[in-house]
Amino acid sequence: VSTQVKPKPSPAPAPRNRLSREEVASSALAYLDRHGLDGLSMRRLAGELGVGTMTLYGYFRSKDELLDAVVDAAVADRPAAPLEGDWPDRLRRLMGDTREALGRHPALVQLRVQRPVLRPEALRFCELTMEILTGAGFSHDDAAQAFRLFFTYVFGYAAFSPAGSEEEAAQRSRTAMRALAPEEYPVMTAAGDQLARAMAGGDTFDFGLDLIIGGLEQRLAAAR
Amino acid sequence: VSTQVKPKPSPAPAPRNRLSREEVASSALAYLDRHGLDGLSMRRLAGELGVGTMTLYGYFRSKDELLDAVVDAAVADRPAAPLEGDWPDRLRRLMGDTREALGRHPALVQLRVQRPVLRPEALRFCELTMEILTGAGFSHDDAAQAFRLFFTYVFGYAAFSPAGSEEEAAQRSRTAMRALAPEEYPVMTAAGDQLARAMAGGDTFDFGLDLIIGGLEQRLAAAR
DNA sequence: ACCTGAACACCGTTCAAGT
DNA sequence: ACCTGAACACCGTTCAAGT
Repeated sequence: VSTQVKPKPSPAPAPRNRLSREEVASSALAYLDRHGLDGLSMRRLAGELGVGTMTLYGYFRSKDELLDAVVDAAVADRPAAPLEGDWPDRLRRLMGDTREALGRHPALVQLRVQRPVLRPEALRFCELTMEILTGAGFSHDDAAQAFRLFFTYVFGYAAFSPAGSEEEAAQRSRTAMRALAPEEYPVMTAAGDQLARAMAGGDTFDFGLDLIIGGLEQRLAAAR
Repeated sequence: VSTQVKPKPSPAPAPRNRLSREEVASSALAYLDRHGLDGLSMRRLAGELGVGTMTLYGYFRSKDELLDAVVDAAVADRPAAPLEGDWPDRLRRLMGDTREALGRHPALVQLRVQRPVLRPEALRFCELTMEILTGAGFSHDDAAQAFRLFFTYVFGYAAFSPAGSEEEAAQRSRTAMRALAPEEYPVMTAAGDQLARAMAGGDTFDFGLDLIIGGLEQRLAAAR
């Protein structure tokens, strides 16, 4: 061992092709979860992977292409639950699971606001929803409109859920509302606590979901 | 006139305090509408205003503070419509107007996803909705939950509406769906046209809005 | 007082060079 | 073939200097 004089700065000769597209994408996802969309840069990701910045461009032509792959990786990550029960139950389960998955990767939701992702993996949610709806008896047209409603609600809920813990978010809301003039904002002043809880909490999701599914049940019954 | 020799590079001596916070904010809004959130930089906005970059920091401590002021300016810009009719009609009108206003400034929606705006102007929408709901007879708790549903739906719809013309968006959807394997995506393949129309079009907004309001009507009737 | 250029610490990406 | 430093054209913002 002591015969090695003047070792080279890099101890291992760094075998070629250490990385793959999948490894880079999943590292990027982990980085996004920890530091947010604004925190991710090609330079920092490369640094984390112990590799020169430009090495990443051997796997992805651009940052945009990398981010698309990250969305795909996150969707593929999710195990397809079997979905049992009648159609309202199956919808409730699918939407709940999807919302939960989105909640685990807030940066990805932000990403999808900026540019709609139309890659196959991301469209699984659409196919599953449409299968349940047409199976329940909705026409293609009604099912498509109902899908957009679910998509908007589930993704909107994730996108506009406040960051941080529920406690902190509720506290921030309450502080902002207490600063309002009661004569100009009478109802918000009176219902401040309920509003803060509804805006910050996660359990309000089911209120809207049940209302939407109930409306669809009624519509289906009326059509018969 | 010809007596002027060697005119200074800036023809007018540039009177001090030419700008105001309001002028900078409304210029920024116009710039956002034209070039999107990513297109706006302090340097470019200053250039457009014919002023040094650092001059802007005399009006706003940071880009964040400027962007908050832009959201406020856009909300204040909207005239408060009188809102007549029964409570479902008033809600329909308020949500429709809000959605239209958001559609005029897509960059602002993107901005509000990234950081919730809790300034008084932005909370007018909350107060108005809560006034209608409590006036209709909903408890503070139910009204708060219903507000979150409306907020999620209206802002989610704006956030996840595809950019560009409806034609282009529908065409992009159709292209993506035609690339799917029919055996893996049977329903999307069969209902591709309806889906493309529902995802790209703006008239699907009323489908969800009516369904939500109908559900609330039923809930109110059931409670009596 | 009001305005601003230079400078600093960052970006994504091109290009030419390393092994 | 695979990797990468230097360089380019950008950022937001600090700081010290202009008028």
